[in-house]
Amino acid sequence: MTTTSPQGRTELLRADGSPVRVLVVDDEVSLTELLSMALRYEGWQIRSAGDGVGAVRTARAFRPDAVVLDMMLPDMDGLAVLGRLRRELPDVPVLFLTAKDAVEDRIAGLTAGGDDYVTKPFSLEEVVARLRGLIRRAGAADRRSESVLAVGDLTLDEDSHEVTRGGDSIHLTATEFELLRYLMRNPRRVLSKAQILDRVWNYDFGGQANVVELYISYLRRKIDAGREPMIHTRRGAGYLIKAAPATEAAAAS
Amino acid sequence: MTTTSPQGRTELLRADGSPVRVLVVDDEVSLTELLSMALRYEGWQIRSAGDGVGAVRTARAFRPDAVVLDMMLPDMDGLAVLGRLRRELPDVPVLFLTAKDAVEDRIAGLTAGGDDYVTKPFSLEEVVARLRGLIRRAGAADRRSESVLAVGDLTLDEDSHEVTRGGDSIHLTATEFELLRYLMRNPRRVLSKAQILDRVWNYDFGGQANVVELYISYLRRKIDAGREPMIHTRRGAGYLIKAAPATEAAAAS
DNA sequence: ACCGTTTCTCAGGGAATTCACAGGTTCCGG
DNA sequence: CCGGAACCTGTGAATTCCCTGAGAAACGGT
Repeated sequence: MTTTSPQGRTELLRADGSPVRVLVVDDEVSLTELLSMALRYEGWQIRSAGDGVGAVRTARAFRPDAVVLDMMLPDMDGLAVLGRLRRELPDVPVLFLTAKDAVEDRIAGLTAGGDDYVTKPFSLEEVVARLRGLIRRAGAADRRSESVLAVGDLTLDEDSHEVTRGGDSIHLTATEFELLRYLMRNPRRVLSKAQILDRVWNYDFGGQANVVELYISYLRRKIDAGREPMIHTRRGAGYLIKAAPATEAAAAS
Repeated sequence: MTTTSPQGRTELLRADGSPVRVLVVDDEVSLTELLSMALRYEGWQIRSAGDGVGAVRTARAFRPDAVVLDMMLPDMDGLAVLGRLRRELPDVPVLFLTAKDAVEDRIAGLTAGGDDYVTKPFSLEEVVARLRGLIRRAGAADRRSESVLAVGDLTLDEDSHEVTRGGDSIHLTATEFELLRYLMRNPRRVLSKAQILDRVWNYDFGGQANVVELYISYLRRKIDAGREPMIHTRRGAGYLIKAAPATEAAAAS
């Protein structure tokens, strides 16, 4: 089930209308903090654990709808934790966090069961999107919840990563896609460059804030090219996306 | 939840109708004084602390709905304070104060959790607006509280930064926007130039007091242009905004 | 290892914004 | 009716903010 908040944000809820529950398992406190804050902001209920034993204990009591699990824990191997979690919660989807260079094939086998994974360092947009997908597919949330975002004649499919404007398909790179998704999940709201950077770029990105300007520029070229612009600059405040006003011909209203 | 006071000011309240509670943490006494006064004027309950230890102690007892936290504290790093605060108050939104040139410095990830920050030197209008936004979105206040201010046929959307009069969209610069917001949050009330300067301009602004006159002039050009004026001068006292009276045709009353 | 794609830095240019200054206008008391 | 105080606003310059081209570096697939 999804509802739309007064601010226009779309929220994911459980079938009974209560908030989604997510368990975060990672030994780096700053990371669990970062994740907890971001996921809480999605309107979800979060609990966290720093090791495998704690994870299993918390899972038993908390009964989460999804688990974020770092594969590198101090006390036991990620696979062992996974096994015990599965005994507690057979059907819960798990989002694995792995180091970039970790053996991909091992993970690949694990994700066959409807689980998913992201590599560190990740962007919050990516984690949230993957988690939303997992929860949606696991059926904890209402089945009707859609994976397509739409603003005006612009659509973005979170599953297929397809983007269209006025019916025309548009090819975006990974970063462009995440930026657009973030904008489209917050239509008609000004998002500052700092917010965008925090959300769309990896948490360890230490570069110049003007990459945001650059990628906005890229997006405009692909999305607004020769059309009524949808991406707007609020000088000194940030950027926002909104449906283009009807063009003058139809603007009789 | 929002209610409208007898003076016409719109106040933010907690779900149970009690005043919002805010904790201010900064080591510069003059700044905590300034902030406390301004925030109290919003009708909020304020408590302040001058260092990290005090902040955590006060937070435990006071249970604020939001925290204003200087990143530069004498006894510990801002992030360390944040961590301990989070342990006490997992869901409380935090507004960080940071130096202008230290922006790049570890702000990463902070705005993504629904927190926010402003750079020193700030304007009180900015701090109050951000704080209102945080509290609104954190759900301490009723979710239905709106982000749109309206006076007569003039509207100002704090999320999209959109301003309209009689349906026509009006473009304002950042300073014009903040000035208008301040006026509109205090309709039918005379605001002195000193008040406006203190509120809308950064606290270290050292310029001529007649910038206020200048910006009022700008606003009039954009908002009152060719229409029934809404911005009025009270000579020797200040300025005020109010709904335009019905135009002569309908002015039988 | 090679080549196309993607990400990002850097820097120049351009435009919007802020602000000081100063001359003009309005208001008011005497 | 005069003079001063308060206010209004045109002009222009400095600054800040944003956009975007060019190219280096990193990445990914074959």
